[in-house]
Amino acid sequence: MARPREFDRKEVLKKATFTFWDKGYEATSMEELVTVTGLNRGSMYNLFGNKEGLFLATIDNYFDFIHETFGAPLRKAEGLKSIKEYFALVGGKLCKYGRGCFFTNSAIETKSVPEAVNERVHVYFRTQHDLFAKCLEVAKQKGEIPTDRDIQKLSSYLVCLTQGLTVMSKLNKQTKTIQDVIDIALEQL
Amino acid sequence: MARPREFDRKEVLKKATFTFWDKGYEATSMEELVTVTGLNRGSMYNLFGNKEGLFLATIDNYFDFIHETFGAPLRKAEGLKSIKEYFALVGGKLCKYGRGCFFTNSAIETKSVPEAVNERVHVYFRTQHDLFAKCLEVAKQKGEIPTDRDIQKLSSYLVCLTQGLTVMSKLNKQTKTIQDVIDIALEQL
DNA sequence: ATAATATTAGAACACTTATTCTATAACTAA
DNA sequence: TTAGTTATAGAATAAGTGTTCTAATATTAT
Repeated sequence: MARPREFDRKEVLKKATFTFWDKGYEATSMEELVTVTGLNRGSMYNLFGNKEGLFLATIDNYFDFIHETFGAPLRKAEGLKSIKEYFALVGGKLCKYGRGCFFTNSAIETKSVPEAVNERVHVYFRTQHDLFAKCLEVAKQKGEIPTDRDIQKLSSYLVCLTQGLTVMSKLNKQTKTIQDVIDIALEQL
Repeated sequence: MARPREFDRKEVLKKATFTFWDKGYEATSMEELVTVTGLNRGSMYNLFGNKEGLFLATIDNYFDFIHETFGAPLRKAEGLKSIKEYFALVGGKLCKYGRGCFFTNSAIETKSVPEAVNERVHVYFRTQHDLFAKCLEVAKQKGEIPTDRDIQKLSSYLVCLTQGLTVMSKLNKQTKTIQDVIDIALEQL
Protein backbone atom coordinates (compact mmCIF):
# COMPACT_ATOMS: atom_id res chain seq x y z
CA MET A 1 0.00 0.00 0.00
CA ALA A 2 1.79 3.01 1.30
CA ARG A 3 5.31 3.97 2.06
CA PRO A 4 6.04 3.47 5.76
CA ARG A 5 7.13 6.26 8.04
CA GLU A 6 10.81 6.89 8.52
CA PHE A 7 10.31 8.45 11.92
CA ASP A 8 9.00 7.41 15.31
CA ARG A 9 6.10 9.57 16.48
CA LYS A 10 7.12 9.22 20.12
CA GLU A 11 10.67 10.26 19.37
CA VAL A 12 9.45 13.31 17.46
CA LEU A 13 7.08 14.26 20.26
CA LYS A 14 9.80 13.90 22.84
CA LYS A 15 12.10 16.31 21.02
CA ALA A 16 9.27 18.79 20.46
CA THR A 17 8.29 18.54 24.13
CA PHE A 18 11.77 19.44 25.31
CA THR A 19 11.90 22.41 22.96
CA PHE A 20 8.53 23.85 24.00
CA TRP A 21 9.23 23.06 27.65
CA ASP A 22 12.49 24.96 27.38
CA LYS A 23 11.46 28.03 25.41
CA GLY A 24 7.70 28.24 25.69
CA TYR A 25 4.97 28.32 23.06
CA GLU A 26 5.41 31.78 21.57
CA ALA A 27 9.21 31.76 21.41
CA THR A 28 9.42 28.39 19.64
CA SER A 29 9.06 28.56 15.86
CA MET A 30 7.91 25.80 13.57
CA GLU A 31 11.21 26.28 11.77
CA GLU A 32 13.06 25.28 14.92
CA LEU A 33 10.73 22.36 15.57
CA VAL A 34 11.32 21.06 12.06
CA THR A 35 15.07 21.33 12.60
CA VAL A 36 15.12 19.81 16.07
CA THR A 37 12.85 16.89 15.23
CA GLY A 38 14.50 16.29 11.86
CA LEU A 39 11.01 15.72 10.58
CA ASN A 40 9.73 17.06 7.29
CA ARG A 41 7.51 20.11 7.44
CA GLY A 42 4.73 18.37 5.57
CA SER A 43 4.79 15.30 7.82
CA MET A 44 4.67 17.64 10.79
CA TYR A 45 1.42 19.20 9.63
CA ASN A 46 0.10 15.79 8.61
CA LEU A 47 0.66 14.40 12.09
CA PHE A 48 -0.34 17.32 14.30
CA GLY A 49 -2.40 19.68 12.13
CA ASN A 50 -0.65 22.86 13.17
CA LYS A 51 1.48 24.48 15.86
CA GLU A 52 -1.40 24.45 18.34
CA GLY A 53 -2.01 20.76 17.75
CA LEU A 54 1.64 19.95 18.19
CA PHE A 55 1.81 21.95 21.39
CA LEU A 56 -1.25 20.19 22.77
CA ALA A 57 0.32 16.85 21.90
CA THR A 58 3.48 17.77 23.79
CA ILE A 59 1.43 18.89 26.79
CA ASP A 60 -0.36 15.54 26.81
CA ASN A 61 2.94 13.77 26.37
CA TYR A 62 4.37 15.68 29.32
CA PHE A 63 1.30 14.88 31.41
CA ASP A 64 1.86 11.16 30.85
CA PHE A 65 5.50 11.57 31.82
CA ILE A 66 4.57 13.39 35.04
CA HIS A 67 1.81 10.93 35.80
CA GLU A 68 4.21 8.00 35.61
CA THR A 69 7.24 9.59 37.24
CA PHE A 70 5.90 11.82 39.98
CA GLY A 71 2.34 10.60 40.34
CA ALA A 72 3.41 7.13 41.40
CA PRO A 73 4.31 7.84 45.05
CA LEU A 74 1.25 10.03 45.57
CA ARG A 75 -1.15 7.44 44.15
CA LYS A 76 0.15 4.89 46.62
CA ALA A 77 -1.36 7.21 49.27
CA GLU A 78 0.58 5.87 52.21
CA GLY A 79 0.41 9.08 54.24
CA LEU A 80 3.33 11.41 54.91
CA LYS A 81 5.75 8.86 53.51
CA SER A 82 4.24 9.30 50.04
CA ILE A 83 4.46 13.09 50.21
CA LYS A 84 8.08 12.99 51.30
CA GLU A 85 8.87 10.52 48.54
CA TYR A 86 7.16 12.81 46.03
CA PHE A 87 9.19 15.86 47.00
CA ALA A 88 12.42 13.90 47.07
CA LEU A 89 11.71 12.89 43.48
CA VAL A 90 10.67 16.38 42.40
CA GLY A 91 13.67 18.00 44.05
CA GLY A 92 16.05 15.64 42.31
CA LYS A 93 14.59 15.86 38.83
CA LEU A 94 13.91 19.61 38.84
CA CYS A 95 17.58 20.48 39.21
CA LYS A 96 18.67 17.78 36.80
CA TYR A 97 16.51 19.10 33.94
CA GLY A 98 16.72 22.82 34.81
CA ARG A 99 13.61 23.62 32.78
CA GLY A 100 11.16 24.03 35.61
CA CYS A 101 7.74 22.45 35.14
CA PHE A 102 6.16 22.54 31.69
CA PHE A 103 2.72 23.14 33.22
CA THR A 104 3.92 25.97 35.44
CA ASN A 105 5.72 27.56 32.50
CA SER A 106 2.54 27.33 30.43
CA ALA A 107 0.48 28.75 33.30
CA ILE A 108 2.71 31.82 33.24
CA GLU A 109 2.37 32.02 29.45
CA THR A 110 -1.39 31.68 29.80
CA LYS A 111 -2.23 34.66 27.54
CA SER A 112 -0.38 33.30 24.48
CA VAL A 113 -1.10 29.62 24.83
CA PRO A 114 -4.13 27.91 23.17
CA GLU A 115 -7.18 27.84 25.44
CA ALA A 116 -7.20 24.03 25.53
CA VAL A 117 -3.80 24.18 27.18
CA ASN A 118 -5.06 26.42 29.95
CA GLU A 119 -7.80 23.92 30.66
CA ARG A 120 -5.32 21.09 30.89
CA VAL A 121 -3.10 23.12 33.20
CA HIS A 122 -6.03 23.68 35.52
CA VAL A 123 -6.96 20.02 35.49
CA TYR A 124 -3.37 19.10 36.27
CA PHE A 125 -3.09 21.32 39.32
CA ARG A 126 -6.50 20.26 40.62
CA THR A 127 -5.43 16.64 40.24
CA GLN A 128 -2.24 17.32 42.13
CA HIS A 129 -4.21 19.03 44.88
CA ASP A 130 -6.52 16.04 45.21
CA LEU A 131 -3.65 13.56 45.32
CA PHE A 132 -2.09 15.54 48.17
CA ALA A 133 -5.43 15.63 49.96
CA LYS A 134 -5.79 11.86 49.73
CA CYS A 135 -2.32 11.31 51.19
CA LEU A 136 -3.03 13.74 54.02
CA GLU A 137 -6.30 11.99 54.77
CA VAL A 138 -4.43 8.73 55.18
CA ALA A 139 -1.79 10.51 57.28
CA LYS A 140 -4.56 11.71 59.56
CA GLN A 141 -5.97 8.21 59.94
CA LYS A 142 -2.51 6.92 60.75
CA GLY A 143 -2.08 9.64 63.37
CA GLU A 144 0.85 11.19 61.53
CA ILE A 145 -0.77 14.63 61.59
CA PRO A 146 -3.23 16.10 64.12
CA THR A 147 -6.92 15.48 63.38
CA ASP A 148 -7.81 19.15 63.53
CA ARG A 149 -5.61 20.17 60.61
CA ASP A 150 -7.36 21.50 57.49
CA ILE A 151 -6.55 19.12 54.65
CA GLN A 152 -7.75 21.42 51.86
CA LYS A 153 -5.53 24.25 53.05
CA LEU A 154 -2.55 21.96 53.53
CA SER A 155 -2.99 20.61 50.00
CA SER A 156 -3.03 24.13 48.57
CA TYR A 157 0.11 24.80 50.57
CA LEU A 158 1.84 21.81 49.00
CA VAL A 159 0.76 22.82 45.51
CA CYS A 160 2.18 26.28 46.19
CA LEU A 161 5.39 24.71 47.42
CA THR A 162 5.74 22.66 44.24
CA GLN A 163 5.21 25.71 42.07
CA GLY A 164 7.69 27.76 44.07
CA LEU A 165 10.28 25.00 43.71
CA THR A 166 9.87 24.84 39.94
CA VAL A 167 10.48 28.58 39.65
CA MET A 168 13.50 28.37 41.94
CA SER A 169 14.95 25.54 39.89
CA LYS A 170 14.99 27.84 36.86
CA LEU A 171 16.73 30.59 38.81
CA ASN A 172 19.08 28.79 41.10
CA LYS A 173 20.70 25.64 39.80
CA GLN A 174 21.96 24.59 43.25
CA THR A 175 20.43 21.31 44.30
CA LYS A 176 21.18 22.07 47.92
CA THR A 177 18.93 25.13 48.10
CA ILE A 178 16.02 23.15 46.71
CA GLN A 179 16.60 20.39 49.24
CA ASP A 180 16.83 22.89 52.10
CA VAL A 181 13.51 24.45 51.14
CA ILE A 182 11.82 21.07 50.91
CA ASP A 183 13.14 20.09 54.34
CA ILE A 184 11.83 23.23 55.99
CA ALA A 185 8.52 23.18 54.16
CA LEU A 186 7.76 19.59 55.13
CA GLU A 187 8.48 20.21 58.80
CA GLN A 188 5.16 21.99 58.69
CA LEU A 189 3.23 18.73 58.29
CA MET B 1 14.03 75.84 20.81
CA ALA B 2 12.24 72.58 20.18
CA ARG B 3 8.72 71.36 20.12
CA PRO B 4 7.77 69.96 23.52
CA ARG B 5 6.62 66.40 24.03
CA GLU B 6 2.95 65.70 24.02
CA PHE B 7 3.31 62.67 26.24
CA ASP B 8 4.50 61.86 29.73
CA ARG B 9 7.38 59.39 29.79
CA LYS B 10 6.20 57.89 33.09
CA GLU B 11 2.71 57.41 31.78
CA VAL B 12 4.03 55.70 28.64
CA LEU B 13 6.29 53.44 30.70
CA LYS B 14 3.44 52.49 33.00
CA LYS B 15 1.25 51.37 30.11
CA ALA B 16 4.13 49.44 28.52
CA THR B 17 4.93 47.81 31.86
CA PHE B 18 1.41 46.50 32.31
CA THR B 19 1.42 45.10 28.77
CA PHE B 20 4.76 43.28 29.10
CA TRP B 21 3.87 42.13 32.61
CA ASP B 22 0.64 40.68 31.29
CA LYS B 23 1.79 39.00 28.10
CA GLY B 24 5.55 38.63 28.41
CA TYR B 25 8.39 39.83 26.21
CA GLU B 26 8.05 37.58 23.18
CA ALA B 27 4.27 37.75 22.88
CA THR B 28 4.11 41.55 23.03
CA SER B 29 4.65 43.29 19.68
CA MET B 30 5.88 46.82 19.14
CA GLU B 31 2.67 47.35 17.19
CA GLU B 32 0.66 46.65 20.33
CA LEU B 33 2.92 48.83 22.45
CA VAL B 34 2.49 51.72 20.02
CA THR B 35 -1.28 51.28 20.20
CA VAL B 36 -1.50 50.86 23.95
CA THR B 37 0.79 53.77 24.78
CA GLY B 38 -0.70 55.99 22.11
CA LEU B 39 2.84 57.08 21.43
CA ASN B 40 4.29 57.52 17.98
CA ARG B 41 6.52 54.78 16.68
CA GLY B 42 9.39 57.16 16.04
CA SER B 43 9.19 58.68 19.50
CA MET B 44 9.17 55.17 20.92
CA TYR B 45 12.50 54.34 19.30
CA ASN B 46 13.84 57.78 20.17
CA LEU B 47 13.10 57.29 23.84
CA PHE B 48 14.02 53.65 24.37
CA GLY B 49 16.20 52.64 21.41
CA ASN B 50 14.42 49.40 20.64
CA LYS B 51 12.19 46.68 22.07
CA GLU B 52 14.95 45.44 24.37
CA GLY B 53 15.56 48.93 25.71
CA LEU B 54 11.88 49.46 26.32
CA PHE B 55 11.57 46.13 28.10
CA LEU B 56 14.55 46.93 30.31
CA ALA B 57 12.98 50.28 31.14
CA THR B 58 9.75 48.58 32.19
CA ILE B 59 11.67 46.08 34.32
CA ASP B 60 13.42 48.94 36.09
CA ASN B 61 10.13 50.75 36.45
CA TYR B 62 8.59 47.63 37.99
CA PHE B 63 11.54 47.23 40.33
CA ASP B 64 10.98 50.74 41.66
CA PHE B 65 7.30 49.96 42.14
CA ILE B 66 8.09 46.76 44.07
CA HIS B 67 10.78 48.46 46.08
CA GLU B 68 8.37 51.13 47.27
CA THR B 69 5.30 48.99 47.74
CA PHE B 70 6.51 45.66 49.07
CA GLY B 71 10.04 46.48 50.15
CA ALA B 72 8.88 48.97 52.76
CA PRO B 73 7.82 46.54 55.52
CA LEU B 74 10.87 44.34 55.01
CA ARG B 75 13.31 47.25 55.19
CA LYS B 76 11.86 48.23 58.55
CA ALA B 77 13.28 44.88 59.74
CA GLU B 78 11.16 44.59 62.87
CA GLY B 79 11.29 40.80 63.02
CA LEU B 80 8.36 38.49 62.30
CA LYS B 81 5.98 41.42 62.25
CA SER B 82 7.67 42.76 59.10
CA ILE B 83 7.48 39.41 57.34
CA LYS B 84 3.81 39.00 58.17
CA GLU B 85 3.13 42.52 56.98
CA TYR B 86 4.97 41.77 53.74
CA PHE B 87 2.94 38.67 52.95
CA ALA B 88 -0.31 40.39 53.85
CA LEU B 89 0.56 43.05 51.28
CA VAL B 90 1.69 40.55 48.65
CA GLY B 91 -1.37 38.36 49.12
CA GLY B 92 -3.68 41.31 48.69
CA LYS B 93 -2.07 42.83 45.63
CA LEU B 94 -1.36 39.57 43.80
CA CYS B 95 -5.03 38.69 43.53
CA LYS B 96 -6.03 42.24 42.73
CA TYR B 97 -3.74 42.51 39.71
CA GLY B 98 -3.94 38.86 38.59
CA ARG B 99 -0.74 39.14 36.57
CA GLY B 100 1.60 37.33 38.92
CA CYS B 101 5.00 38.90 39.47
CA PHE B 102 6.74 40.52 36.51
CA PHE B 103 10.12 39.20 37.71
CA THR B 104 8.85 35.64 38.16
CA ASN B 105 7.20 35.78 34.74
CA SER B 106 10.48 36.95 33.21
CA ALA B 107 12.41 34.27 35.08
CA ILE B 108 10.23 31.67 33.41
CA GLU B 109 10.73 33.38 30.03
CA THR B 110 14.49 33.45 30.66
CA LYS B 111 15.45 31.98 27.28
CA SER B 112 13.72 34.72 25.23
CA VAL B 113 14.40 37.72 27.40
CA PRO B 114 17.49 40.01 26.95
CA GLU B 115 20.43 38.87 29.06
CA ALA B 116 20.41 42.13 31.07
CA VAL B 117 16.93 41.22 32.26
CA ASN B 118 18.07 37.87 33.59
CA GLU B 119 20.76 39.64 35.59
CA ARG B 120 18.23 42.02 37.09
CA VAL B 121 15.93 39.14 37.96
CA HIS B 122 18.76 37.44 39.82
CA VAL B 123 19.65 40.62 41.68
CA TYR B 124 16.02 41.07 42.64
CA PHE B 125 15.61 37.63 44.17
CA ARG B 126 18.95 37.85 45.95
CA THR B 127 17.86 41.19 47.40
CA GLN B 128 14.59 39.70 48.54
CA HIS B 129 16.45 36.80 50.15
CA ASP B 130 18.72 39.20 52.05
CA LEU B 131 15.80 41.31 53.24
CA PHE B 132 14.12 38.21 54.66
CA ALA B 133 17.38 37.19 56.33
CA LYS B 134 17.71 40.56 58.02
CA CYS B 135 14.18 40.36 59.38
CA LEU B 136 14.77 36.83 60.66
CA GLU B 137 17.99 37.92 62.34
CA VAL B 138 16.07 40.57 64.25
CA ALA B 139 13.37 38.02 65.05
CA LYS B 140 16.02 35.78 66.55
CA GLN B 141 17.39 38.62 68.68
CA LYS B 142 13.88 39.36 69.87
CA GLY B 143 13.37 35.71 70.76
CA GLU B 144 10.53 35.34 68.23
CA ILE B 145 12.19 32.32 66.65
CA PRO B 146 14.54 29.72 68.21
CA THR B 147 18.25 30.59 68.06
CA ASP B 148 19.17 27.31 66.38
CA ARG B 149 17.12 27.93 63.26
CA ASP B 150 19.02 28.30 59.99
CA ILE B 151 18.33 31.80 58.68
CA GLN B 152 19.68 31.19 55.18
CA LYS B 153 17.45 28.18 54.69
CA LEU B 154 14.42 29.96 56.11
CA SER B 155 15.01 32.88 53.75
CA SER B 156 15.16 30.55 50.74
CA TYR B 157 11.94 29.01 51.99
CA LEU B 158 10.25 32.41 52.06
CA VAL B 159 11.51 33.27 48.59
CA CYS B 160 10.11 29.95 47.37
CA LEU B 161 6.82 30.74 49.07
CA THR B 162 6.59 34.12 47.33
CA GLN B 163 7.25 32.55 43.95
CA GLY B 164 4.71 29.81 44.55
CA LEU B 165 2.11 32.41 45.49
CA THR B 166 2.69 34.43 42.33
CA VAL B 167 2.14 31.35 40.17
CA MET B 168 -0.99 30.44 42.13
CA SER B 169 -2.38 33.92 41.70
CA LYS B 170 -2.27 33.45 37.93
CA LEU B 171 -4.05 30.11 38.16
CA ASN B 172 -6.52 30.56 40.94
CA LYS B 173 -8.09 33.96 41.33
CA GLN B 174 -9.55 33.16 44.77
CA THR B 175 -8.10 35.45 47.38
CA LYS B 176 -9.00 32.98 50.11
CA THR B 177 -6.75 30.22 48.82
CA ILE B 178 -3.78 32.59 48.74
CA GLN B 179 -4.52 33.71 52.28
CA ASP B 180 -4.85 30.13 53.49
CA VAL B 181 -1.48 29.21 52.04
CA ILE B 182 0.18 32.23 53.61
CA ASP B 183 -1.31 31.39 57.00
CA ILE B 184 -0.04 27.83 56.92
CA ALA B 185 3.36 28.74 55.52
CA LEU B 186 4.02 31.35 58.19
CA GLU B 187 3.11 28.99 61.03
CA GLN B 188 6.45 27.46 60.20
CA LEU B 189 8.38 30.45 61.56
C1' DA C 1 5.85 -4.49 -12.95
C1' DT C 2 2.10 -1.60 -11.71
C1' DA C 3 -1.19 1.04 -9.22
C1' DA C 4 -1.98 3.31 -5.15
C1' DT C 5 -0.48 5.76 -1.42
C1' DA C 6 2.95 8.24 1.78
C1' DT C 7 6.94 10.65 2.58
C1' DT C 8 10.04 13.92 1.28
C1' DA C 9 12.51 18.37 -0.02
C1' DG C 10 11.80 22.76 -0.48
C1' DA C 11 9.49 26.53 -3.09
C1' DA C 12 5.67 29.67 -2.40
C1' DC C 13 2.31 32.51 0.18
C1' DA C 14 0.32 35.70 3.04
C1' DC C 15 0.98 37.86 7.11
C1' DT C 16 3.50 39.77 11.14
C1' DT C 17 7.65 41.29 13.09
C1' DA C 18 11.09 44.91 14.53
C1' DT C 19 13.06 48.74 12.71
C1' DT C 20 14.12 52.75 9.67
C1' DC C 21 13.00 56.51 6.70
C1' DT C 22 10.60 60.49 4.84
C1' DA C 23 7.91 64.33 4.74
C1' DT C 24 5.17 67.35 7.33
C1' DA C 25 3.66 69.90 11.23
C1' DA C 26 4.50 72.13 15.78
C1' DC C 27 7.00 74.62 18.77
C1' DT C 28 10.43 78.15 20.78
C1' DA C 29 14.55 81.03 21.44
C1' DA C 30 16.50 84.63 19.04
C1' DT D 1 9.50 86.39 11.56
C1' DT D 2 12.84 83.13 11.17
C1' DA D 3 15.99 79.46 12.06
C1' DG D 4 16.58 75.42 14.44
C1' DT D 5 14.81 71.56 16.58
C1' DT D 6 11.65 67.94 17.58
C1' DA D 7 7.39 65.34 17.36
C1' DT D 8 4.29 63.25 14.33
C1' DA D 9 1.96 60.21 10.88
C1' DG D 10 2.60 56.70 8.28
C1' DA D 11 5.06 54.55 4.25
C1' DA D 12 8.87 51.41 3.44
C1' DT D 13 12.03 47.61 4.46
C1' DA D 14 13.86 43.31 5.41
C1' DA D 15 13.57 39.38 7.89
C1' DG D 16 10.75 35.91 10.24
C1' DT D 17 6.24 33.72 11.05
C1' DG D 18 2.82 29.74 10.34
C1' DT D 19 1.01 27.34 6.69
C1' DT D 20 0.12 25.35 2.04
C1' DC D 21 1.48 23.51 -2.31
C1' DT D 22 4.07 21.07 -5.83
C1' DA D 23 6.75 17.80 -7.66
C1' DA D 24 9.58 13.96 -7.13
C1' DT D 25 10.63 9.77 -4.70
C1' DA D 26 9.96 5.58 -2.02
C1' DT D 27 7.30 1.71 -0.64
C1' DT D 28 4.17 -2.25 -0.87
C1' DA D 29 -0.09 -5.09 -1.94
C1' DT D 30 -1.67 -6.85 -5.88
